[in-house]
Amino acid sequence: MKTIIELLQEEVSQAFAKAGYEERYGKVSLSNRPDLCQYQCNGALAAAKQYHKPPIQMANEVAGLLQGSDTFQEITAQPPGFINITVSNTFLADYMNQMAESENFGCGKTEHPKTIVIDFGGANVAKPLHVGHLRSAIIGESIKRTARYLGHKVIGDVHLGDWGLQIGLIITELRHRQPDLVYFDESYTGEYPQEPPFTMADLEEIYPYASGYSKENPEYKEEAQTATAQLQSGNRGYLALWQHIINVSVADLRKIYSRLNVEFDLWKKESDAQPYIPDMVAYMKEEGYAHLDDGALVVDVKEETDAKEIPPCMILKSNGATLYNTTDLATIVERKKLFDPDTIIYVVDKRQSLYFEQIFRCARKTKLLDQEVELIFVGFGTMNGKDGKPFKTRDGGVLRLEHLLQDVTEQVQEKMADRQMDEEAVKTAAAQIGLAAIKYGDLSNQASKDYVFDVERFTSFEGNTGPYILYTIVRIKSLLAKVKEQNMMPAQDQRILPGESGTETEVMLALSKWKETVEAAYQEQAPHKLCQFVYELSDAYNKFYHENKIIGQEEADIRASWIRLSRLTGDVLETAMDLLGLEAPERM
RNA sequence: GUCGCUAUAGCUCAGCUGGAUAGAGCGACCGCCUCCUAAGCGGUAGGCCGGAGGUUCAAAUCCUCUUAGCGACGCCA
Repeated sequence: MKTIIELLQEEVSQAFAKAGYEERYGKVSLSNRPDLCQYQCNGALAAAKQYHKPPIQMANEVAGLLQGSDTFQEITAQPPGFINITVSNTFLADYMNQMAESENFGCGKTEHPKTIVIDFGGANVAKPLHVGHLRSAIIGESIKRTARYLGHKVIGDVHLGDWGLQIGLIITELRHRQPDLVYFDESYTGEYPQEPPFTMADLEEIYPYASGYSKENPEYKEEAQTATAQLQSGNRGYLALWQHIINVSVADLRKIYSRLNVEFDLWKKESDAQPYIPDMVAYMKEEGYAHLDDGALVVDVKEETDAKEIPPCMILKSNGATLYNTTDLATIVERKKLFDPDTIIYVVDKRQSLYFEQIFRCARKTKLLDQEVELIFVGFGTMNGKDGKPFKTRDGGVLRLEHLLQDVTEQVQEKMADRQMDEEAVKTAAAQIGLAAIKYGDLSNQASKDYVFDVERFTSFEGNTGPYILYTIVRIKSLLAKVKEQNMMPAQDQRILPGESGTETEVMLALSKWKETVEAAYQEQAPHKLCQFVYELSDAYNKFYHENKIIGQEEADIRASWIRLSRLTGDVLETAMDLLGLEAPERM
């Protein structure tokens, strides 16, 4: 199904052609003067130079040719050469009916499904998720859902950090605390215990302690580095501990991600890419891509057109050890082998943009991937506190996601105290509303920009917030429930009738933007466009709702049409929220 | 030092593939519940789009310079 803009553009372009001008001047866009019209075409202004004619004259010719078309309620030329378009109510209602009947509300599915691996979440084992992990998880989740909605084959991978120094630090600290553990007995050859020697709570305490201590004690740090190296070269006891750390952490991570409505298809880890490293490195050497520089193995990735100096991509450290780069490149090899993706999307802090530029160039240069494979870096900005500095708790620590969720949920629950709902329903609703407050507050900002995370504001539930959208959905649900109760539910094939009022038209116009919104949100990896859509639609619907008594409408045809429109609005809103990773409660 | 990002109402943000009077929300002020959820709706006030040049019939949007903030810049991830 085409968008309204596309439909209008076809007609206007034909008129341009008929008048003897190039079709391309018939480009139609949303009006930026909604008080004058809904859509506009500025082509005559642009064409003036080519045809040496006053733009208003051309605009008049084109508008003149389109008089009488059923599409328009009004199409007029305005000085200096704008063509102002208002579509007819019949055309709009017709479009609504088509939307209601079409797959994905007219958005459809792509004709060229791609296989897309999306790498997001950014979690490390042994470290609890904190607010710094929020953005990657929820932005990635939304991109994943949007791509899937459009018919792409999408594989979401959490790609856990499980192979770095943090494991060495934990092992070292454990060794200090419990040297008698069997894992540290080099002569031990039996099976290691099934039960981990620590809980998640232990790990949460051990890691920050060890990390801090290592910064002050070089010897301790060296010990941890050695432990890391030993783990990576296959120390049995350390491997067993490492496995315990993963098991304990993953169980915990799954719990919190699921509370965030974030789902991964794959729980791959950095360590999974390790087997691919030796061959990859050998290949890069053999093919002459890699060379030694200052003792380290590097691949040059600078290009002649570069304005800036791009440092080479390091493959091995001067001591021969692998590093982050090695793992990321090997992960590309792994992903190619397992999924042969058309696109790989990384949802990562924007501060890593240069790093990923190096990785992408290196992967291309060394032909780890075919040239057509798209590598996309979605860099997100920092979540700041109200002081404009990176978000911290009052005492300067990091806020754990778990605690954030709990705090916000409790705040919501308090606000719901006067609702006449049973306790269980309040609890469920509060969790959903709280999550919406947090996620929507984040997603409604452009991903690439820093933003101010203000719990007060997000939970105030007024204006452009998640709860406002949920409230609109709940209103519609509640309305439809009442409709059903009174046996007023119109037949499935009930048509939406041409609108009578301005607010009704506004709802329809808002709805009609669905297809282009979803496509833009996917193309540009821009969930905030979905937020904007959902807000405009909610706003329009609430005005319509306020102005009209739907159930009280006496003319059955009109009532049925309004109910149908309400249902379409509710369905589209719920779908859009689902693409943002959010759900509405039944009541709130 | 080099490169990148950001700068729009008191606050938080849209708009940036150039178009007509720059939009929301919050906060402030004034209104609206015998009526499908008032977590709603209506209204008022609030802007030299960081600054200066340029390109264009037309610039918040494109180019150059400049100021301020943030960030990145081979053996961390």
